[in-house]
Amino acid sequence: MILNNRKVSEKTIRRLSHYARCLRHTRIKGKEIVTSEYLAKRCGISSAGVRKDLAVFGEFGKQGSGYDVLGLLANIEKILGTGKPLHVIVIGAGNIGYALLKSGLEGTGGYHYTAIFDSDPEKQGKICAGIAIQPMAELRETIRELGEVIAVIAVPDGEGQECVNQLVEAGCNAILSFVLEPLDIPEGVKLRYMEISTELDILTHSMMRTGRIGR
Amino acid sequence: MILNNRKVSEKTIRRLSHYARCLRHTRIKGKEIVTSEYLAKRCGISSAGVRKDLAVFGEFGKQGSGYDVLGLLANIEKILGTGKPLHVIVIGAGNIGYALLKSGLEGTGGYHYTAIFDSDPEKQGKICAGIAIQPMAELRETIRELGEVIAVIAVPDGEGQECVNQLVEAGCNAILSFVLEPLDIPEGVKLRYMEISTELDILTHSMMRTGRIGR
DNA sequence: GCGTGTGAACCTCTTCACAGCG
DNA sequence: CGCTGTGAAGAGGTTCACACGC
Repeated sequence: MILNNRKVSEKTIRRLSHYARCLRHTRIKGKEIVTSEYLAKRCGISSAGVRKDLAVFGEFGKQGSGYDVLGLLANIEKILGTGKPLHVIVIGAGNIGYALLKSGLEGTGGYHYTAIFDSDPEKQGKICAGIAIQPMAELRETIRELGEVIAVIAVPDGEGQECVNQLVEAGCNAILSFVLEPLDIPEGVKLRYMEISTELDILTHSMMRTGRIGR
Repeated sequence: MILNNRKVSEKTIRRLSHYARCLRHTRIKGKEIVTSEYLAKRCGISSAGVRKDLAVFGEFGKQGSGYDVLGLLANIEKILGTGKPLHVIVIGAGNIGYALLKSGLEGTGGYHYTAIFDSDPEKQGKICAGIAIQPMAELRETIRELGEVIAVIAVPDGEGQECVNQLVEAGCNAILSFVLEPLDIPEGVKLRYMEISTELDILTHSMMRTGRIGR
């Protein structure tokens, strides 16, 4: 097994995440072996693509039959670094932050919402989905206790950069942002965005091109 | 001006959406001219990339100075089909659906949450962010009234496919899904996913590769 | 001089087709 | 025989470098 540390494209990693989700679902159905064609169909790509993605990291399949569901899932989780518990903290106890915590992260393979923070003293101490809302001042201490965390930020527009600064300062180096402002981060910190409006734009453009709307 | 109907990659469309967001922000600051370098820095790509993206659709810039903020924004919105009002309806008045409606779509360039639906009779009739929760039975009628819509689905796991079926049946052909199940759609219907768990996986992998966590 | 628009080089990713193994 | 793993071909996207126009 290789499980190498080579540079792999984000596209490949994204697809591995999809394979993992698909395999978890397949596992529940009791199926023990899948083919590259099976994963391909369910993830919307070609079977050669699936095999290429997996071949980067090792030879996980059995020729003539396919891939062992449990074994392949374990390997993909090893590649991604998922599968073991990992704490996710939420910054901003507004509508989105609240909804995320209440929705939970069941079936995602190890992630759990562990803490929520808000700069508004009014909200601090209140309970959300069984977790007390903490003041930002406790960020550093909490992250120190939890160890590695991913922070999801869902603060009002305009407060994103300050929030990121505090997170970085507190030792967090992985952030998922629902805030759309372009955020500055130091070297080494990982940042990604959830952009509903961009997805809507892509859908709109697609509708227009196929002539569904006259624009 | 070309504004052609050629096939353009999703990557390009996604970047145009970012340019548009950036330009709206720039407009507020009162800046009237921007260079490709300016947009590039703020969107995290190369200036040549920005120029290539725009050149696909026409010659929007002035050599020696740059791009007119208002003019370029208008052109990009024309390309994307955005800028004019477009109704967004939400299916599922759970945590996420509720939060989306309350958060609104300010500053996104024309989108508005107009209606929300839920199959639970308990929730129907209740008011969320000023909008009454409607039963699924009214889907077709509402879509007929609104004209073109994009539907955002935020229903519980396992109910996604049934929800999509009803939407398609009711005449909706653009869907943004917070549900992670692989959803079947007929030819011509556009479907995209918001996948928090995939973004977390990408962050986790990235952390692992850079040696931040030992996994 | 400055910044756009663009052909050409470069690089990456995807698809194809098949050898090889169970 | 069926399906994986993979070199080779092809497609697509990005970067480079510079001519051109303001």
